[in-house]
Amino acid sequence: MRSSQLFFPTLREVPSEAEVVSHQLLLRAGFIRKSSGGIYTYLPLAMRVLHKIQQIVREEMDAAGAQEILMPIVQPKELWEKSGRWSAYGDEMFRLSDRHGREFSLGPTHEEVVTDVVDGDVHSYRDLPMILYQIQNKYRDEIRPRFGLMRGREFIMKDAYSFDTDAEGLDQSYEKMRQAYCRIFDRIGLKYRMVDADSGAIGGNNSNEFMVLASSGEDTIIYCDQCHYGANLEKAVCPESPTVEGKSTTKLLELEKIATPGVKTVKDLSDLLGHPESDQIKTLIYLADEELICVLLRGDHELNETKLKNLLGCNLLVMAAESDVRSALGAGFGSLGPVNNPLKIYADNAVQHLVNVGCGANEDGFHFIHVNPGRDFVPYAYADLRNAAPGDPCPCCGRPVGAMRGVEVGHIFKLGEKYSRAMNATYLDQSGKVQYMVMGCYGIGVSRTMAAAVEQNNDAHGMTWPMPITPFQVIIVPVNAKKADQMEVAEQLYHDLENAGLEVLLDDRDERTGVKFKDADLIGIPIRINVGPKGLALGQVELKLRREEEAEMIALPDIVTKVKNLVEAQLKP
RNA sequence: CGGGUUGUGGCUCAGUUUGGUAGAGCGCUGCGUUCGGGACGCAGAGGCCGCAGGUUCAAAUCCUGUCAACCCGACCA
Repeated sequence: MRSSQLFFPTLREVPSEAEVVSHQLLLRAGFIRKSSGGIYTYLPLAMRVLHKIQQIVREEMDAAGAQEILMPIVQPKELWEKSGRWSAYGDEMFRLSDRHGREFSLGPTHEEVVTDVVDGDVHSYRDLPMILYQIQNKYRDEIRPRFGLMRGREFIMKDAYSFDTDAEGLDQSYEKMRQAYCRIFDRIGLKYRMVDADSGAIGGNNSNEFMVLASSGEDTIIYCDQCHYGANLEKAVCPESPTVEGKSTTKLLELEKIATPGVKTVKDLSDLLGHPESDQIKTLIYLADEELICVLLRGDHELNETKLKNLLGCNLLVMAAESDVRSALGAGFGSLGPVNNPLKIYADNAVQHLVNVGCGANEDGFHFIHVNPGRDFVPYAYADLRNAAPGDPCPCCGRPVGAMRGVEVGHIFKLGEKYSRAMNATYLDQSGKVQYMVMGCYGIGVSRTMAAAVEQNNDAHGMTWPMPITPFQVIIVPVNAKKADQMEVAEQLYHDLENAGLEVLLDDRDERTGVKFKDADLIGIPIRINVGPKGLALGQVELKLRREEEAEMIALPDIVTKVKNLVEAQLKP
């Protein structure tokens, strides 16, 4: 490809709408342009990257025995009513109706369609297991699209669905997909972690996420370097805290109510009493569906709403309004506590071990001190309700865990019979008995993966693509396009490298050298060959690697072999 | 949806406080000079200042409404 023929409108300045580095660079380097919020056009350079990611995905899916199909984006309401998700999916689903008033969704995911297809034509255990996948645009009217391709309302996803006869079969399909996912992200050249995850709205009971490590990631990962435990923060297990050292033998003191004017937060109370925040009980009131409930945490801990929601099994979970809290407990935020509290109390495990601690008295401006769980109040239930934090013991091996940010690029679920029951997807087993299919589903955010790759591979000058997904492997820059000798060598090199099977961009534009170098750096081509007067006088060209500072002079007859070897070496995972 | 910020040529922004009829840099077009890290000169093109009302002799500027974008929170690939 010649730069003069390539549509890659680069920008000198950072567009003001972009905050994170992948968004900035994708815009600046001429990979994408925004159409409307969270909806983008992919320009030629982006397409080359996306095709490469998709190619790797296809190869690994096919190798794992999955078969590619393409399902409709426009999906009829009836299908979604069967699964119960027409209403459950809520405002996140784009909806439209045709000229007859018949309603449709723009597919946010394809469990309904794929289950319907399989139900229609698969009737025997002999046809199972089966894994189907597609690569296609997905539509989700996100509450807040952001970070460019990181969270779009229209995005490219690879989604796969497995159908098995039983749970053991599902385990095998899931494992196949898990391994395929690892190979895919290994091959793409990303630094990632596979972690335990909550299965959320998709349903099912077992789930892993593939997280690309990047500071701009929207998720927090809790991980252990010793035993390779890893989990999304919302899922990370907090092992039951052991009794704090010395506390078990501490004498219980008399409950005492003290005046605490102006104290509104755990920190206020802790400053007033001179105790650490861990010597207090944090009291939160939530509205779970219709019921007010009380949640207790150690003062220095944070509530994990996902864990609470899973424990309660409720649909809607929001912090209660202060007016509701006041009428139920007689006090406002900042003075709440579990003593003499009529609400159902759910306490984090860590609360159980607290001794002689402080908490609100359900009376504005007053707190209790020397509060002891079990003596002064008895929770309805103890459970793991808090966010894990760096330094907590690893649930596997007990060593301290760490925390880092990650971008979710893949997520795999065991769905079980959730959809096959709802959609009545059945088969006949060997004894002729009707059975529900057992399903799994497996997603990769393809466009997000591209953004995550930029997030992880960039420097002050621009992108630094990993070889397996770079839009071009080599760029040739004749220093001066008007010099016939330079262009001649550059053209020859261009043909030779292409004939060697490489993906080459020839910057044949009549631009200043600086402009061409800046653009080459910005779009992140891993290998650059400069053809200039100094080198040519000696029969040499300059080889400059994007990720290295220094260039190297190479004799013309050696350059093709040298570059080919470099590319091949970097294509290996 | 709540909280915050911003809408002025393709991009980045000034001008808004104190109303007087639109500017700069980059980019774009032409000519010339230049040519190994985003050149220089000259000459141009391009904006009813997000949109709709209102106040006023007069509105980018003041008022009301509305739309959009971005950031923080709840959702997810």
